[in-house]
Amino acid sequence: MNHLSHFVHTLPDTAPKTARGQKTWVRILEAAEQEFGEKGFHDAAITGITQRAGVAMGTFYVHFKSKEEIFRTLIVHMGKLTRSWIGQRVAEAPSRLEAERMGLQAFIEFVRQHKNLYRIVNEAQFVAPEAYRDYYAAFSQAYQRRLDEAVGRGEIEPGNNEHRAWALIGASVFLGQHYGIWDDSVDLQDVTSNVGDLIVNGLSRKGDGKTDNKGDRE
Amino acid sequence: MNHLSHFVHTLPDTAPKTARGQKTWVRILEAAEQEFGEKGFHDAAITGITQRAGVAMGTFYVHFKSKEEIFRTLIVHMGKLTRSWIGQRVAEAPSRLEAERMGLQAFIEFVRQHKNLYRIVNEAQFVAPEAYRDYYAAFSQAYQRRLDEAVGRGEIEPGNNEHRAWALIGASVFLGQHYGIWDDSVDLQDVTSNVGDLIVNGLSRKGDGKTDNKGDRE
DNA sequence: TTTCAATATGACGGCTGATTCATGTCTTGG
DNA sequence: CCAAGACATGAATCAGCCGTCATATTGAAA
Repeated sequence: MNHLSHFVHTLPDTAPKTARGQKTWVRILEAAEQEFGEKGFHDAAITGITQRAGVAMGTFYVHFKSKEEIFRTLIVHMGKLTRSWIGQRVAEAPSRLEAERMGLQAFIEFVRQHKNLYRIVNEAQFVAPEAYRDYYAAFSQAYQRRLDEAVGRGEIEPGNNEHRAWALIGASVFLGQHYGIWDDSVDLQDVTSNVGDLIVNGLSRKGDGKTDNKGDRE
Repeated sequence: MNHLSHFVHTLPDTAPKTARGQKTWVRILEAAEQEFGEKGFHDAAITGITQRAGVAMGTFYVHFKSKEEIFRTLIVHMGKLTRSWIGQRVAEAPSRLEAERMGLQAFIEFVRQHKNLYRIVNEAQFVAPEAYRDYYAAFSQAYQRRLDEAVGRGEIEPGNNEHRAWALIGASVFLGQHYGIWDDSVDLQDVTSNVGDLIVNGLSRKGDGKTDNKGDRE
């Protein structure tokens, strides 16, 4: 909720000029996050947003051109917020492999604390496809860069890090959906240590040293 | 497109009684897939569906109770279709590990051939959440069962297969989104062999035999 | 051939909700 | 203090489209 006070740092070029205007701008955006998060884009009403914000209908259009515009603004902001949260947590990791586990954990925790945000981002796929792609493209690029660096340091096996990044992001998103939104009672440590192991070691049996996937017996 | 003739096998209890009625039922469903796929649920119009189907407005309501009902019908059908497609392809796999690669490949191919379906299923998250959860729950259960069996046969390392299943499904879905919908020019073999290797062997360097993720140097 | 349940029709009622606009009230620089 | 721009107001406008209904047609069983 009050993470949205971060909006203060995201004031666009079209930002309100006066302190009064800025305060209203932020309050409308906060209200929009709740409204969109609870009802979804289509069921959300401008009047719902303005009522939550305690302003009149018309005030909305003083600050935003349309329902879609405020939605896009929200997406951009949330991308920044999520990446900075995870980046901070992952920065403490001793190695890339450990970072995988910590990043996953940080992500699901974040989802649990920002269910509205999560829903809004997902819905962007249909409401604002450009914003949605940009959102994940930013994640993917950051992820790839980290993987590249880890390969450079010899921490992980070389491989196509773009493909890897999308696969790992997808895994995180679905785990976030399942264990963050649908069932937030599950112990996170449990999930992340299991999946962390999957990411680090894969499914294959330890000890038969097999790396190729060709020609099994039978 | 003509995969929808499979609808014939999905006739519900409320199905039309006569051959004429069934034919109409199927045509409306086919039309709905196109309309929803192209415009999304909210921008899709009943008149759009009936025009594509070549029937009058009212005919729609002879066969379906509402816009949402036909949408849910579509989701259920598509779940069956997808699982059967992948199941068939995966059945030919010599081992669970190879099945992972083949399953991923089959899935992305399927997505490329059914972009409408893909969009509709994703949108179900907001239009028909129950149907959406059921859709993925069915996948997850099937996936878990296969992993359990593979563990039983000693093909893969034991671990929490529920967590694994969600992670792997998420990876597939995102790879499908990226390499199936957004960029379908990429060579699939390339993607699936890379990601297949990630799933089977993980990120860790081969040869340092490390299995734990505790206490690295530095 | 007769009958009637199943199926088809499409104009219309009704509601919702985004956006506009004409009119006020602040706030600030000079 | 006083413009003049910035900001706020909310009733009115306007458009879209879901779902209903009274009526017509079909076709298969009797």
